Amino acid sequence: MKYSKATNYALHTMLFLAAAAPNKPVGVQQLAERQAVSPTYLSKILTKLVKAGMIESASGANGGYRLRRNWEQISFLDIIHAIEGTASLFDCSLDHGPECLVQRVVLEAEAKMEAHLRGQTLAQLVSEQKIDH
Amino acid sequence: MKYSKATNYALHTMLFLAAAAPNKPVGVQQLAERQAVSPTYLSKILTKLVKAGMIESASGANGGYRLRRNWEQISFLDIIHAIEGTASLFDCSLDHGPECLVQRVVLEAEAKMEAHLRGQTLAQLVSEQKIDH
DNA sequence: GAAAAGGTACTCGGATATCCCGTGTCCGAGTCACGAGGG
DNA sequence: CCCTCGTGACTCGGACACGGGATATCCGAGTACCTTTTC
Repeated sequence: MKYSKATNYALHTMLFLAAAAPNKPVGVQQLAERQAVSPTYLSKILTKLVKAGMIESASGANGGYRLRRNWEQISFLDIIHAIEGTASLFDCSLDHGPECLVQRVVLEAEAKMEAHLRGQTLAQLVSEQKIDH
Repeated sequence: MKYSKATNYALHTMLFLAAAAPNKPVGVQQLAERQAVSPTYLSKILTKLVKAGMIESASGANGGYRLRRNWEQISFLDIIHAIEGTASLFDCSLDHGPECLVQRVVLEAEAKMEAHLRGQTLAQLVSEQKIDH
């Protein structure tokens, strides 16, 4: 029961992009160095974020990754779901009646966690980060 | 990001033991049949619960597994921790200042989930289950 | 005193958990090489 | 033409999900042996 490292990279990258200059694209090279990971691997992760519509990529010279218009409303949960998928973290798969008590309780707990993650938007966090810094 | 099947088995077993007659030990054979898993494998999982002090085992004829005295206060979180370990589901492991914002947010979310799981005791759930049934 | 009843202690077999080990599968993490696209 | 992203194929290791067999442990039934009772 752990979030994957890919999720970690994605979250940090998004936060970095949000804190950086908003319109200049940032190359994967630079992003990868910052997190000590290979550029190829990171680009694979970022492609998922592109497909999820959170960032956009530009090829060619001076290309890179850049946030899209409405980036401020993106939440942690959105990013996590883009990487990990939206499958819930428990499915009973035993056939003992349609209402599995175990399932219900765990899913309630999960919902509480997701609610918190949904409440944390990039915009909020960037301002907090600036204060810290 | 998923709970292991072992956790599933453990939760169901605990709930079953709590619903059954409290003092008669139940053999691993019977418990395993109910969940369609091999007795050998299940016993491995139950051993963890024994070591965590939640149930006790009895060898010999009419032996089996049985809840301990204060079973009513055992929570879902206790059971999950006994099987999955207590490691938190995120550790940033990047060295960018002592206070990682990502880490903080995810851990807050995790705490909310754990709070909910800690609030669900076996005693509560057994009574709910009886009503359902 | 002998037979029946009772009781203790010991053995023994089977039911049970526990330990050690092995196997197959799947997934995360990462690399490499090559293709595509744009300035 | 060069720089950048995109992606598919590949490797590699470790965790997960099981299962099997041998071993230790313990209970309960049987049994033999002794003691007590009763006539």
